[in-house]
Amino acid sequence: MAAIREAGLALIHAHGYEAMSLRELAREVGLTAGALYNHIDNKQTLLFDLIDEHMDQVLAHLEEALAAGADPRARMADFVRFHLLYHIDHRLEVFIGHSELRSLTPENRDVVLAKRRLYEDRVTAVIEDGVRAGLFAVADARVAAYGILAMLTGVCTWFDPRGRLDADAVIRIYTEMVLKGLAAPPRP
Amino acid sequence: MAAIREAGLALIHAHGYEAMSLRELAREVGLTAGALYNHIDNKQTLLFDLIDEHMDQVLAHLEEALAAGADPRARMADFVRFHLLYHIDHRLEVFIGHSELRSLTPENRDVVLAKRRLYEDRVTAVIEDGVRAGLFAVADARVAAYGILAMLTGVCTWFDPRGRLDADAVIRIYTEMVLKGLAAPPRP
Amino acid sequence: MAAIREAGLALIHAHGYEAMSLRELAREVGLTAGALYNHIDNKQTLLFDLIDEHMDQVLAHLEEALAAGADPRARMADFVRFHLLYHIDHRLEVFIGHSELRSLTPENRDVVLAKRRLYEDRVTAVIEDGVRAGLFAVADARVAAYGILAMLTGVCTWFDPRGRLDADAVIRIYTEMVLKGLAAPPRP
Amino acid sequence: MAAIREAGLALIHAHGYEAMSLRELAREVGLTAGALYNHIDNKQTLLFDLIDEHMDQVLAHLEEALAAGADPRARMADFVRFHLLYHIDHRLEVFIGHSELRSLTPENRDVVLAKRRLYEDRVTAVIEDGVRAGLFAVADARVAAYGILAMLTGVCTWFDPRGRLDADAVIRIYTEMVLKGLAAPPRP
DNA sequence: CATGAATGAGGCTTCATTCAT
DNA sequence: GATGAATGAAGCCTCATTCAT
Repeated sequence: MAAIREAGLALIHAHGYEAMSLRELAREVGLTAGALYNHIDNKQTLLFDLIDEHMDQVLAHLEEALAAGADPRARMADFVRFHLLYHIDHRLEVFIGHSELRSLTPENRDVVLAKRRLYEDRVTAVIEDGVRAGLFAVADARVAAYGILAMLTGVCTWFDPRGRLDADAVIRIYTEMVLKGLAAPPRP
Repeated sequence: MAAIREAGLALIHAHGYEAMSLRELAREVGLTAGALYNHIDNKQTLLFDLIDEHMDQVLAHLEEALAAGADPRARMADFVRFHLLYHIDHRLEVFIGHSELRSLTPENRDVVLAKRRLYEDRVTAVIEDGVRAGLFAVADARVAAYGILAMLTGVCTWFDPRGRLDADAVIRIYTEMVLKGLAAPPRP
Repeated sequence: MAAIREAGLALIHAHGYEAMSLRELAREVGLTAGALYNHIDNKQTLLFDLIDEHMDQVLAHLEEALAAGADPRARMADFVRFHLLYHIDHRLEVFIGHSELRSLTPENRDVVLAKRRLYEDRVTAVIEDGVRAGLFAVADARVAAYGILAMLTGVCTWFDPRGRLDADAVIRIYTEMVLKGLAAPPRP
Repeated sequence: MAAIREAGLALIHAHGYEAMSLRELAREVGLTAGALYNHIDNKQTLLFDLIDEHMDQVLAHLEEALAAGADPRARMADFVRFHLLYHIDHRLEVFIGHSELRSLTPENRDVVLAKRRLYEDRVTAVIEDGVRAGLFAVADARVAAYGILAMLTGVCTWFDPRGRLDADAVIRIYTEMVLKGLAAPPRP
């Protein structure tokens, strides 16, 4: 049931996976604790599904976002826009996908980490393209990708759609900072 | 007892605050669960002390690190170096300080968040100094600070002292990326 | 449905009545737990029917087996053969009929115990016939019957049709032991 | 705690292991369900300990009972007396040791079955001694042992110390039946 | 200071059974 | 007849915390 997913996301985000009780979750969706089990396998699988399906979605959308355009700078700008918009829209999933990794069984964690690595690979590849084209200058494309991803994802922590800055403003600020940070020094 | 702090940090990092049992913690330090209460008030206070004392320490060391020098670029470089080294050395505290904020009571959380805001203020101030001096160009100093902090702190997630890059290499990469990202365009 | 009987016998034998879940039973016969209730009244009645119908069958077959012959020794030999063959063929029912008596409601248990007593009575009567005829010598026919029944029924515990001894061999061994055990000392 | 053992034996005998709830057991000994866990590891281990310690005891006492005497007939009579007395005194343990074998984990069951096999071995050896001495005549010593053990152990099912027959009477009846059942035909 | 037993609440999960569809 | 969702009770077990010794 979708309502269980929704409520699960909200509760895990609010209290953490361990601190969320299935009774609480059930109450939230108007069920008995036992009746939950007509819809989920168990608590661990609920968490895994929440995270894993999010990973699948974000990977699929990433492909769309990077599909067009060949200029590395444009593609990086596209990526920053996509990542920020998507992550702002899916703050709960993103937060949980990071903070509750340790609550996954080792096998489930491995599945998720493999998908996250795919995501990082795509960003790293864009940076490497830019370096090959002489547009970017970074000592280590992967470490740069880690830094950029952390910076962008961190927005989920504080962004408030009703705050001082709207999403477009934030995108502008971070796009500029990222592109400047990666840029090769101007050829004399 | 310091041993309790140590073991508490390790266990909370490994399993999370909710998932750590005081019996487990007691066993780790060679005590009975009951005997723990001769050394701690309760589980919540243990968590709060762990985080709060870490905040105090990091703030104190930040002051030292930013004390010298007046050039905003140099001070920002000093900050990047300090933040990375300190956070790499205190990975457990840092992780817990972020991921277990939600396990704190509201009052305790407020105390910690106020101290974190002090930390952010100091970084924001350095950026603003650089902007005023015409050396940095950012649309919003606070948002830039958030981005930089997220990027730097994210290093705790993947840095491995026995990995491909040592701390100095990482510091060099991130310092360059940060300074380039903040830099004002060259005056024509 | 006969399939439910079959599966019920197997599952109760394997896990015990309490440990068998109706969901498990339903799955075994390709039904939903709810659909089971179109075929059974409830779990207790299923158990009772299983045991009670077995008692009726074994009593009916006992009559056949003891119908012919008048010599107490021959009748006892017939009984040993019948009891062993029948119980080897119905190991599940026999095991359940003993071990799950305590899972029956008192009323149901009484019904089963009454039928079991009928069975014991028939065996006791054969022994008494033999004693009257001077062929058997036992201090207490009923206690002897109990002993013989326990001995024979115990075969269900270990008998393996693919084992070292086939059914005929076992029958021969037990028949001899029983007849010798009952026999009156030779008249001088 | 010994009280937990006692109550556990009684409850498992009355309702079966699966049907006994730890709440019930706790109430019986005046504890909360949770407090039980200061004294037992878990439900399965409680069952295993109950059965395993009984096996150890009965094996130890068997050695004593068979220690003296060399005449196989006398030793078999000693064995019958010992087995009946001990099993009448420990009806609960005996019943549980048979009926709840299937509730043990495979590893635990193996431990118990190995000890039971030791017991059977001792009885089988006495029979073989008698056969070698020309006093007993049985086609298969082990199968005879199984039969005798089942017959004797079955007494636990119906023996009532306040019944028509006292223990000595029962011992006399069964001893005679066993010895006659094993006896070699008189030499002409 | 430490122990070990106790409490009372609550954790996840399974169950027999019912019932609208 | 069958399904799938629901109930309400109960299962085993763990927990933070207390306290007499």
